Parts: sequence; structure tokens; C-alpha cells
Amino acid sequence: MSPRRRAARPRTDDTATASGGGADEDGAGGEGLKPTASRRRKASGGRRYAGRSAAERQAEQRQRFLAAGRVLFADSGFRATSVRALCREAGLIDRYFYRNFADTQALLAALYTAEMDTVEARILAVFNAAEAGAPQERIEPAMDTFFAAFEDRRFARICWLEVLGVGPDIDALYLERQNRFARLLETVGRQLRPEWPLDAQETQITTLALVGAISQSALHWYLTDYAAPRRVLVSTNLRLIRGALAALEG
Amino acid sequence: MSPRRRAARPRTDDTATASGGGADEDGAGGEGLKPTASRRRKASGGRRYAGRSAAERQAEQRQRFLAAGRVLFADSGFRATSVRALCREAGLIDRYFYRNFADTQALLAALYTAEMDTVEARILAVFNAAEAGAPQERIEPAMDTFFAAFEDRRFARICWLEVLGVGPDIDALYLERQNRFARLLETVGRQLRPEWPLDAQETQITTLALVGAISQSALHWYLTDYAAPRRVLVSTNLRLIRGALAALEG
DNA sequence: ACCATGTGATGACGACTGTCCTCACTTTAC
DNA sequence: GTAAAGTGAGGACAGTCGTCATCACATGGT
Repeated sequence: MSPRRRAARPRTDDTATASGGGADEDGAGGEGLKPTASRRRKASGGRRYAGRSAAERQAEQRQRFLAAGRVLFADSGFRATSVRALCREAGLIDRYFYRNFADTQALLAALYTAEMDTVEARILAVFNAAEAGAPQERIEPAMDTFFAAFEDRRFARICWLEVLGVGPDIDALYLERQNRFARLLETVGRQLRPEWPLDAQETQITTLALVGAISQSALHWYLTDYAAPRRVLVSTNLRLIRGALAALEG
Repeated sequence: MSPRRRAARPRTDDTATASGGGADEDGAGGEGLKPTASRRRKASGGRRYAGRSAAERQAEQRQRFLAAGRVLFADSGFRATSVRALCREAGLIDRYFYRNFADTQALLAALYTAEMDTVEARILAVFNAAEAGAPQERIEPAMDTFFAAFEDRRFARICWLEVLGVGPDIDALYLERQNRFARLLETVGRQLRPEWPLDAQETQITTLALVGAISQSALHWYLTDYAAPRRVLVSTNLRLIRGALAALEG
């Protein structure tokens, strides 16, 4: 049915989560201990080259492809981005693309996951930093952090426009992300309204709808080139959440 | 930049609105008056063939391509749908595709417009049918009509997944549609709250966010294969709107 | 110094794309 | 009946795609 082949291939890793992970191979801090550099290598993957281990080189390749995808997917669109273009942008050759990703969809999936991990971490950090305050005041900086992140055009384009309609696997990623935000909203809601009157189904639909409200207004904000100041977006969506909470008992 | 050429071409119409338009050429009702069939033809486009006028034939071609696009865009995805596949599905040859559409994007745009026109008309009809009732009760069947339409998987897939990320022109179509739904919501809101406290900017963001809430819950409904009964979707979104109205003064 | 391994450039392959052209055939208008 | 217009099938074109293979060079361990 689909014109893309999915033959058996050397098995790339493909499902990495974030990009911020520190290199935990030979992670013994210092840099100067090079004399006994021939540990037990040759059995653990490739050898060193240009001063970096095989894992370090591959990680750098991966990061360069992610950066290239961030630029090209956002500026030219995912559909119009080819492996060749990605390699040109990354300054690498196709062999290393295939070493790191099965195809451009896999790169898009990894990029989406990394971007969303970053933003989610920022939001949670802000949310938890205001731990002392009432939930009412903790959610406002979190919302502001989200819209601040959305001011990055490439983030907005990739994570809210380009990921949709690509394929069922990426649809699943998107769906799962929306659910994560929805669960965060549910946590906040239950703190504010301990007597939570909704069943599981209604809870999920309600929180997901609110996530959709935030998403849609953010998307419209992006598509209208960020007319309207950010604080209006934040306050409007906060009012929507307050209203939803107030209407819980109704 | 873009690999698709956009050369000058015989100028197709491209921007038709709905598909329901009646053929207004020679529209003199009856069918039996064929004797003097040689009116002033030959100057008004093509001649008759297989019993139908040139305009009739072209309209039927257009409709067949729209139907083919509906099937293939939804089942295989827009990206994986080629002109050849559309022609095979429509039972026509490519010459007639190019007569009717500039490219597959134009077909997608026309299809999206036609589908949304149909659903919008249905919603407005239901809304206006309950003219007697209070706005509170008029909006509920309208919402139910929307979710009923969304139960058509192809409609959901095409109008909420495939249209996104295709290109700036289709993004603009999508944006305009969301705005139309938002304005409808604003109309309802102003009827329910004559003392409308929001300025234009806040009004647009709020109504668009609500449209996004409805869209997102509908999309999630589709992606989870329509678990949850329809009435739960309807009632949950109605509660959200009630809550937003209640929070207006806040 | 030697040789295995890593790297970059380049090109080739088969498949598919949009688009156009040609040829045989059918139907219409006169 | 004849010429013109409409139709369908199919092929040819120049591109681009993903993917792999080849070859010269750089760097590493020993």
C-alpha cells in the first residue's frame, strides 16, 4: 500500500528520548587521562577517530541531523525535505544518516520527542519552582513558559503543524504528548477541586479539550505572526481553565 | 526552493466553493426540448458528447476526482497520493485532472472546502431549525451535528489531519475555517451575554480556543477509534462553553 | 611502517513522480 | 459522408527520490 519500503536494516536505535543525556561511556570526569587509552576497546564498537570515540562521533552526527531537520522541516516542510538535503544541511553524508535513523520519519519522530521533552521539562521546572504558592498562581508561570516556547517559530511549525498527517506512528506520538499535558492539567485540577466530580472518561475529554484550546490559540497566534501580546494569550487561556473548573459541578 | 514547479498553465478555475451548485448553463428546466439543439453553441465552449454538455462533463469529472481524493487522501494520506493513483481511482485520465486542478494540492483545497461547506451548512440548518428555543438549547443539537459528522472517518482524517502542514495556502484555508466557527460561537455568546465584556482581541482568542477545544476532543475521539459515546463528547464541550461564559466577567 | 578502520566525494541503480505527446477510436455537427 | 472535436490507452521526457557501491584519502592501533 505505502510506496515506502521498510526492509530489514542494520537496526538503528531510533527511539531515543531526549538529546540532553550526558555521554555515560567512559564518563570518568577528567580529560587528561589519555596514556592508557587502549582499555578494552575493539570489542566495544568502533575505535577512536579525530580524538573522539565512536559513540561520541555518532552522538554528534545524530545531533547535527536533528539540528538540520529542525531547520529544514520547519522552513521547507517535512514533505519537501529529502535525505540529500538533510545531509547537505548537516554537512554529513548519507551513510551517517542511515546509521542514525531509519528514514526521515524516524528523524522527525526523534526531533519531535526531543523538542517536546525540552519544553515539558521547562514547564515542569517553572511549575515546581513556585511550589510554595497556591495552585492558582503556580499554573500561570507554567502557561507563560509554554507560550514563550511557542514564540520559537520552528518549534511551533514542527511540533504543531508538520507532525500531523505524516503517518500513524507519529500520530501516536502526538496523541501521547497531548495526553501528558492533559494529565498535568488533571493534577492541577484535582489540587484545586479535591472533590472531583467527573469520571475517568469525562476527565480525559475535558482536560484534552483544554489542551486543545491552548494548542489552537497558540497555533492561531503563530499563523497570525504573533499579533496580540503573549500575556493576552496567557490570561485568556487561564480564564478558560478557571471557567472549566467553575463549571465542574454544573 | 520548492521542488514542485509552478509554471504557467491553461488556468484552471481552482477556487470553487461547494459542490452542490446547480449547472446554470442552459438551465431552462425541462429536458424534452431537443429538436433545435443547435442553439448558439460552438462559441460557448465545447460541444455535446455522450449526451452531456461540455460543462456537465467537466463537472462530473471534477466530482469524480473529488470522490477519488476523498478516498485516497484519507486512506493512503495526501503525501502518498499521486496524480496517477487519483486518475486510476476516478476512472479518468490525467488530461482531465489537469483540466480541473492545478495539482494535488488544489484538489485537496477544493475537497476541504467542499467538505467543510457541507458540514457547516448542516450545522447552521440544525441551529436555525431550533430558532424558537433559547440559545442554550439551540447550540446543543448544533454541537451534536458536528460530532455526528466527525464520525465519518474520512472527513475527520482529511479535514483535521491531512490538511495541516501541506502548504501555506491550505494553512490559510484552515485558519479561515476556524475563524468562521469562532465567529459562530461569538454570535451565540453575544446572544447569551448581551453585555459582552471582552475586546475584539480577547474575543477572537477566546472563541478560537473554544473551537480548538472542540476540535481537539474530536480529533482525540477519532484517533482513539471513537471510544466514548458521542453524547459524552457533546455534553463535555457544552460544559466547557458554559464555563467560559460564566468566567467572562472574572 | 603497516594495515584495518573511518571518512568524504561521487556516481549509479531502479522506482516513482508530474507532465506532455502521440495514436487509434468514438461521437458530434454540418 | 466528412471533418472536427472528444476520448482512452500508453509511452516518453526529465527530475527526484532512497539506497547502495566504489574509490581515494585520513587517522588509528600496534
